[in-house]
Amino acid sequence: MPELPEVETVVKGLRPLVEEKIVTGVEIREEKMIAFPKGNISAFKEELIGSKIEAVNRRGKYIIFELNNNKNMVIHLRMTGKLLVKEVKEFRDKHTHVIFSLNDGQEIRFNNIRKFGRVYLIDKNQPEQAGGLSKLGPEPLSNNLSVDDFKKLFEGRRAIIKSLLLNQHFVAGIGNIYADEILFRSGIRPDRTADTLTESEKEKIYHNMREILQKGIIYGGTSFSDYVNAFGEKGSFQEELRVHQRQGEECYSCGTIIEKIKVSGRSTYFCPQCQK
DNA sequence: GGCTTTGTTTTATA
DNA sequence: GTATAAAACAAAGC
Repeated sequence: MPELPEVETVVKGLRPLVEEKIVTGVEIREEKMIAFPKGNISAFKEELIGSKIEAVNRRGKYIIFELNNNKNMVIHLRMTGKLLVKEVKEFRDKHTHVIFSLNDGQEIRFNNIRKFGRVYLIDKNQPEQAGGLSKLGPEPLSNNLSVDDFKKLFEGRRAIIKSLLLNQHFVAGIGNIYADEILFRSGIRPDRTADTLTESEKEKIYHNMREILQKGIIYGGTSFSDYVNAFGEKGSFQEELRVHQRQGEECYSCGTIIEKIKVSGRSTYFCPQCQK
């Protein structure tokens, strides 16, 4: 599932392929995937066609195409979304639901097995038009987020720590896989509440969060089922996972059997020996 | 055909 | 207003 490292990898792959290109056509096969402007497909197409893609960036799990007409096209991949750049003549599979043609004979294909992904075409100065984009917490890898800044985020918080890490208003970009891995490497049970964490434990979360997300990017993301980058290539961070999806197997650190539980309705994997 | 999956949004409650 | 948790929602694959 695309989380921060996967989305970052997609963005890095897209940049050299689409920056400075002009959108020459838009084909929408699933109108429900156009979330803004809602119910106005012709406006969406009109505003997009003819625009130039000046930059591609990431915020949390959102991909932002900066256009030269004072608009941003924002895409969220949700669970199964892929953004692929292909030659027009290449085979299109049946899960390709939105297609953006470019002036160099290539096209950006928004491929989405479960159709959960969303596209927003918004005014540059009105990020609130793109769902939760304007309400995101800080970027976990930002140079501006110091360990003290991170510890301050916990003030007044008493939620279950895994839920907090998944809460995009708390910190942006972490999903189910990396949340489990961050807590394992920090030695913290995922069902602890935030108000029981010591200063040293919060610092561990901060450092492990940055280290693991950074490493996830270096590995090109985690490909469990169907995540691929803009070139259709899989990542390899799944080989580095210590607990996620390892229920019933031995912990690499202590040999205890990894458990699977539900935390806030989400599948959660942890080592009952290493995580306290 | 019910269950599982995850990220986000909505709703209810304190 | 804020924090939280639970529920709802999306749709496909098994």
